[in-house]
Amino acid sequence: MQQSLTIIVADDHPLFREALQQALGNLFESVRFVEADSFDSLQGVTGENEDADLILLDLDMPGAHGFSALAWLRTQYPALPVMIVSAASDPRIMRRSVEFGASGFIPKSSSLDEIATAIRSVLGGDVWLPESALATEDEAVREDQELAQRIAALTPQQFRVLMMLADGLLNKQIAAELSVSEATIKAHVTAILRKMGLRSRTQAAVAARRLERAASLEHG
Amino acid sequence: MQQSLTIIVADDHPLFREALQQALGNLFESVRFVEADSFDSLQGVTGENEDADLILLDLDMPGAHGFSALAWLRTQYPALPVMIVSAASDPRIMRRSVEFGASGFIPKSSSLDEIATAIRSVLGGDVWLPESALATEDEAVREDQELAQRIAALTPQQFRVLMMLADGLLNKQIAAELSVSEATIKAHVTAILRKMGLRSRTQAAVAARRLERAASLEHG
DNA sequence: GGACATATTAGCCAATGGTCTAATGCAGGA
DNA sequence: TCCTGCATTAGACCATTGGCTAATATGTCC
Repeated sequence: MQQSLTIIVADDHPLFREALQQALGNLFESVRFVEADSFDSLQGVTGENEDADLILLDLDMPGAHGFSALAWLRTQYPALPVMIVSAASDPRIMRRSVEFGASGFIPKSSSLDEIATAIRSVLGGDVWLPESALATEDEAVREDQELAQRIAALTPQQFRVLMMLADGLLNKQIAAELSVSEATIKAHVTAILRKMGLRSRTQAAVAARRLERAASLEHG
Repeated sequence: MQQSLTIIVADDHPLFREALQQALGNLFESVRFVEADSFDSLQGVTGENEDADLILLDLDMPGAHGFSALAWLRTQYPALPVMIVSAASDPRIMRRSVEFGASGFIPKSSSLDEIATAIRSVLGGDVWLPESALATEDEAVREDQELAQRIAALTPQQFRVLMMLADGLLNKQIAAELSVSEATIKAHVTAILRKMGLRSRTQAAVAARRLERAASLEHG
């Protein structure tokens, strides 16, 4: 059915790595497994196996809390599909994994059938998320819409400041651009943060950028 | 050929609005034009014409320098196609327009034929950019790759800090998360900015987010 | 061992960022 | 008209950030 597969299993739990390989060995004809039990070893094995077909990556490995290992893989080896395997059950984490560039998410509570379906789907180039993530996927859309409404509530001047802020400009630069004092820009930034329910300009910049992306996706 | 079109012309130059309408009136059978000569009036007419087929938007209108009007439209009326019409000839501005959600870019120096082609293309749902913009499009890709290389040059810990920074966390919060002192995080941030060639954490956050998007586009 | 990179922390300083208070101007409603 | 609310502007004040030097510890490579 398929030629030999190379799958990298990155998980700090030896028992789980073993179980996963046993299961997958029965599901696919010819699979070569490469193991990594930490972020450091993951860096090593990916460098030696850039042509791997898939990485099964555990969140919360030693040396890489959260999405840092995923993000590192996405920037270093963007062509290498990454499937997150985690004990987390929070739908937001599942969706976040895909937003961070993962090809899918497998809860550790999944059955073998589900795991096989997910991996086949990802090897075929698709993105796979469990039902529980899809059930609340529109929650993210709703959050974006709420954010869009908050941004729409900004005054024109505040909006201009937000756009420049999201370009990484300093208050001083924005002030020069708009020909007002830096104190004025500071006041605008304070108002923007208050209206958007945020606490730092960096958060505002990230939020503005996320909306731009959402808008262009919706449009394109 | 087509039913009645509604096109909003937002430009502060009355002569140009007139010329554009004359030209388009000859090219399409039945067009209704709505005019706006400032950002304020644009806000009014879009509210009254949410079902318009297209907005022809000039950059540098009174009340909205640069992309602010475009960004406002994209958040307020994401379904409404916006074509930028500008005297600018910088390819970066043209590509940037599309990145900000515009459906196309028409230089004011374009011939009537080119304008007609561009508008027909956008009305058909496509994105239209002049040749001069496409010629240097890979420049943006190269910039992203350079940035990716710089991020790849970060040490693992620096990378983690960058990811949290891009989530809007304060140095203090990152320090608590990683169980180190705030001074350590500050040292990391300084090193990150130096390696990335940036000058503020907000720029670093925006850059990191842009790369995530680039990676996910490449992947999906 | 010695050179080198990484990680950690501290202290100091200048620049930047964010909150608070307050003044001005302007549009709409009683 | 007066009043209210809102946007815009700005100064004072404190918090955060970023650059600098310097010191310690750890592990790697030659």
